[in-house]
Amino acid sequence: MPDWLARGITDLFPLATSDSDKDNNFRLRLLESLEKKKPLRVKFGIDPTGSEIHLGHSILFRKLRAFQDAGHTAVLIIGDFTARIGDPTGKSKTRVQLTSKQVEENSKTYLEQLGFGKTKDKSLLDFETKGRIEIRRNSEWLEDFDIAKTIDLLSKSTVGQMLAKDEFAKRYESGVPIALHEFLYPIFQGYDSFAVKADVEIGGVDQKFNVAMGRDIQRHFKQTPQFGLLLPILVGLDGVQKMSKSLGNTVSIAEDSLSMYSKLEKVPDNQVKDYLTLLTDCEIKDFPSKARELQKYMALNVTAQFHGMKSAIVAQRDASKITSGFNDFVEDVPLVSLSNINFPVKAFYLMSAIGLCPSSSEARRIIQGGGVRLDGKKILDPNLEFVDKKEVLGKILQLGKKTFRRISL
RNA sequence: GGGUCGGUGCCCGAGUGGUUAAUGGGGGCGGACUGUAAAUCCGCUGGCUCUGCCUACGUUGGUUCAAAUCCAACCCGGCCCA
Repeated sequence: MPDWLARGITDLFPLATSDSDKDNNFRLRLLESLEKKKPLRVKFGIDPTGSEIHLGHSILFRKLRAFQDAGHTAVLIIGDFTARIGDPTGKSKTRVQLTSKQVEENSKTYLEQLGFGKTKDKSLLDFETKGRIEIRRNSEWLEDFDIAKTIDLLSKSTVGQMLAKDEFAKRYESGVPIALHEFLYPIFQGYDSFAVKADVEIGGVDQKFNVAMGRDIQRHFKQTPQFGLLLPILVGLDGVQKMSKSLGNTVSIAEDSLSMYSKLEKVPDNQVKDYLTLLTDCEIKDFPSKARELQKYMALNVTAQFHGMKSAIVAQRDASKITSGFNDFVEDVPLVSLSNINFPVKAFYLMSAIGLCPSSSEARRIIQGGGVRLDGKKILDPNLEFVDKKEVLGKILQLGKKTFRRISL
């Protein structure tokens, strides 16, 4: 199996060993596709429920991109219809159903972050090369699904199968409600595979059930079942739980280089190698051996994936200045505008008005706790008043250890 | 549909008429320490341009000087029965 494919995968199924079993042997399927010059259709579904793509998602997109670069077709499915059901995977409670308007907006921001409209060297997916991408919405085929058809599909799965799925089992045992519509999600996701004639489906390991469901449904409709390629779930910045926005342990791919670097360089030691394997193409033999060096190397290379090596290096230098206390030399600090603020202004209000603190009450507390500095000097009185813009213009406002804003007009 | 138990702040979970923005834990944030971390210790953890004001214990009404706590109706959920 080629390196680009094998790197960082958790599971590939089915995994036939014999050369005669072509339908179940992925190596042979790849070879055949090359020989016949018939690209594989690699399905990946996104659930437009959130608006930010983080590093955890990017693993999947990177693999999808690898397929594109190898000449195959990425079939990106926007689950605009299924998002309205809400994927129960990994959820301990019923997911909120989204309105079609929210879904539409989320899809748009998603595609932008993936680099839609940009050249392929500047984007996560290749939207540029002809035939390498196909963007589909599953409302295309699910919107008008009639009841008879739905019942036919539903009759192919059993309650037992559904309850075998870990999340459902846990919820059922612990008495957390499972709404019936949640059972439809895996089934419709499976139907998507049939609808787009997928040869491969990429997903996180937690998607095994849903991907397998796709195979069942394709087989039911006499289509050659897809292969399932499962990738690990990235552990978040806390080093314990999966990276997820609701857990607040994410790094968004849209973040500026400095905050991306600063967050990454303190990823717990036990996760650093995984980050390198899953988020970069760096060779394992080049990994530094010292823990701290490895962290920095990882942070640098991952940041470079999204911002280019040049700004990653600047970010690394700035970050090291910050940690050694020379804050005033920091470059590349995000600017923050004073345009909506009327002077005189009190310190706590300033903090919340420019968005550094979520509320003015919180701003007060943090200031009192010694967490705010202006040009390196602690501000301890929340009511400290700035009479004129000149007092703060051009200065660096710091929240905690790692959040900086340079005050501008 | 019947019976029964329950719905408290980001989460879990105390509180069952009166210093109550509501014990405790988790998580989060800030401080000290350190490898920027982890562990540990300390502080904070509803909102408001805040010496004060406002909103909060499923919803809506009611009793009371006073309710998360009592009453009524309703909504939602678990379990058992049908």
